Amino acid sequence: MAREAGVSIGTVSNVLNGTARVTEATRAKVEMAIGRLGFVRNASAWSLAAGRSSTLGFVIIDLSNSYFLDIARGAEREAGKTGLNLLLANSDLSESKQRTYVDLFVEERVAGILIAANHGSDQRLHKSARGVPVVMVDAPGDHTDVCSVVPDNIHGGYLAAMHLIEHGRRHLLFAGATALVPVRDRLTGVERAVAENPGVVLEVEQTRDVQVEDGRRVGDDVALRRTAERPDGVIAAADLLALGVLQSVLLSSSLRVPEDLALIGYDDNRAAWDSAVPLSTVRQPGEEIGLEAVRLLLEELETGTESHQHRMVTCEPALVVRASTIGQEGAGIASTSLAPR
Amino acid sequence: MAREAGVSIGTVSNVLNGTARVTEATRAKVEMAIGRLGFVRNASAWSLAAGRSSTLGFVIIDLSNSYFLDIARGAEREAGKTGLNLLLANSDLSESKQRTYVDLFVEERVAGILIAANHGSDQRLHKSARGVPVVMVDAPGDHTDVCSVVPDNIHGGYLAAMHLIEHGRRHLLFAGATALVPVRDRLTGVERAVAENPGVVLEVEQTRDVQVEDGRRVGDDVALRRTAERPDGVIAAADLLALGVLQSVLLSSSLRVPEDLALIGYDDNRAAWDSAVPLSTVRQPGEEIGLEAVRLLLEELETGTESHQHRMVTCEPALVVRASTIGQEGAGIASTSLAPR
DNA sequence: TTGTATGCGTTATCAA
DNA sequence: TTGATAACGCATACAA
Repeated sequence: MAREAGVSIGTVSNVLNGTARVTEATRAKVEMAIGRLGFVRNASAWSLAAGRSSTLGFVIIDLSNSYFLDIARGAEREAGKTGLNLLLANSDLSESKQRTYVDLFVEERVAGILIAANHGSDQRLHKSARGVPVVMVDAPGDHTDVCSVVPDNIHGGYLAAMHLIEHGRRHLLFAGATALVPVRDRLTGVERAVAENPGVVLEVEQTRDVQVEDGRRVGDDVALRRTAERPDGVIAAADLLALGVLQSVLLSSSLRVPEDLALIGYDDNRAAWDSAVPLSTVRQPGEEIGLEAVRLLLEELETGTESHQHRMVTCEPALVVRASTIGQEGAGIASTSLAPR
Repeated sequence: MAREAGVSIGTVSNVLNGTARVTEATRAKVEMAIGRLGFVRNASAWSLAAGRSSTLGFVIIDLSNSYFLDIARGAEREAGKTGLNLLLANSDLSESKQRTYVDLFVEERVAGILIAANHGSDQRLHKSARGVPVVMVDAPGDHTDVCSVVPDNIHGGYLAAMHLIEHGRRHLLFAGATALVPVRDRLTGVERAVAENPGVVLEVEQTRDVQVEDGRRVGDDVALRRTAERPDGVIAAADLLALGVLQSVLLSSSLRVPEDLALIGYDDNRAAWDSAVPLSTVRQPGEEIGLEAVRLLLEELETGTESHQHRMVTCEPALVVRASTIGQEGAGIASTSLAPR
């Protein structure tokens, strides 16, 4: 390579990195040679010599959930600003795969690792990353030894409930699997909103999971009730759940959405965009979470892992108003004027 | 590291790779040191010295499409059998990102690269990969200078049409954007089935795209027709399209699915799993495509890129029968007894 | 401004 | 069975 250009190896390095000043003539010679040989820099050798890497790794628990893909997008964009690339690894809900991929990224000595892991058992995953900075994404719980970014599910639940209440709904039904931490948080927010509004009644219906089929059962239940006992507003803990409610209500009763029953979901999943009645929902701040995660990573990268003070960043969800809670007028993303907490 | 263990650097390498025979005592010493220091092998140095890598790269055009995620799963599983890891890069429909990530993987000197690219402009993307084996995935067209794996869309269309015909449908409507190559192929298969069955009439309705909203328009059209002019079987070029048809027909008419109108989609998208009436569809052989792609890659890896003979592998889709085409009886994956071509 | 030498962490070869 | 040493392709510091 240096031979082809007729210059020294150090000079080549200089034109490649713009380290020192190089004559226009020599630069041209080198660039000629690059084109002729189709030279591509060897990242392995580069990061070995330079002692740093230009890629970040993101271990994602479930890529089929568009929420995590949104996080990846946000992270990718923020990383790009610093010239960093983002590589993804899909752990597909498997803990062993999570370990494998974290290990892989550590072996590759990537600049930093993002982990979106199982809520249950991720507590020590980041410890595998000897020396490589890690940020846990969407990981509830106290983390004093690692940075993390989480969505504010409590405020999200609050937003959903307040929206229904402000539109005159007085009998709310919250449906969801409260065994799941995020669902529990959302319920907490709903309860807070209800507590702030005397006269509003809240009912909670447990579901097994938060899938479409669970929602259908909830919808069937609601559809069968007498008018007096029927809620006029349903908050589903997830969009898929809401989708099931909607299907069941629309097909097995003459109830109208939103006139007889306002319905709001959670997540702003792609799956919910195209429902028969467009679904109001609470949008997860996916891209923002990704962005903040990368920022934390860079922060730790600069200050050095040793003297770095770990912290948790919370991102706020936003209300998305569509047809399932109000009429045609004024659909769109609501102002986020309701401050969290 | 070698110092910590009190042995030589070469010995450490031997116990790590099991290259040469090592005394049980020295092995123990080394393993002690590994545990003590929390040693993790440096992949950069490894692939630099060994001249090969243990990871594959997959540049994916659109991770929000579950089809590509299926391909990734298949590829990951097959790669795992050989001890290779699969890293993902989401190019999000952007050609420049595709280039960026292909370049990145080449720089990293991964063992091989899988590319799922835009149908239009991917024709020379693999040329960027100087020396690194590439397999194009889901890339229609003639590729004499690169291996590729494609689904058999013609046969898929044929399967869908034959299914409706065998269940007594005589007036078929194919809806889709035939500007898209895969859609055109599916239509070709449908036409073939119709040609084989005298008495069956085929109508083609052009759509702008293959999204839910396009499907709604088709559904509205069908719902408004008089009985005599109405098709009794609809083949939608994609599941989202079918979803739109279903929504519109169910909500704006009294037509029953499948009694009055049989409906079949294409892709087996997640989005279609949970529709009000479960959607019959043609399942893309996603995992198989990923598997075959990795096999081609390994093949090229063994024979050497020079003497390698590039080829194209075709994977067969499968009919998935759900409630939208027949009654409750016999739902499930049909036998694939209908041979392609 | 350009060339030269050293080292990054590992494998692989050969000598001990 | 083990130790020493030369690559691998690059950055970097220093000499020319």
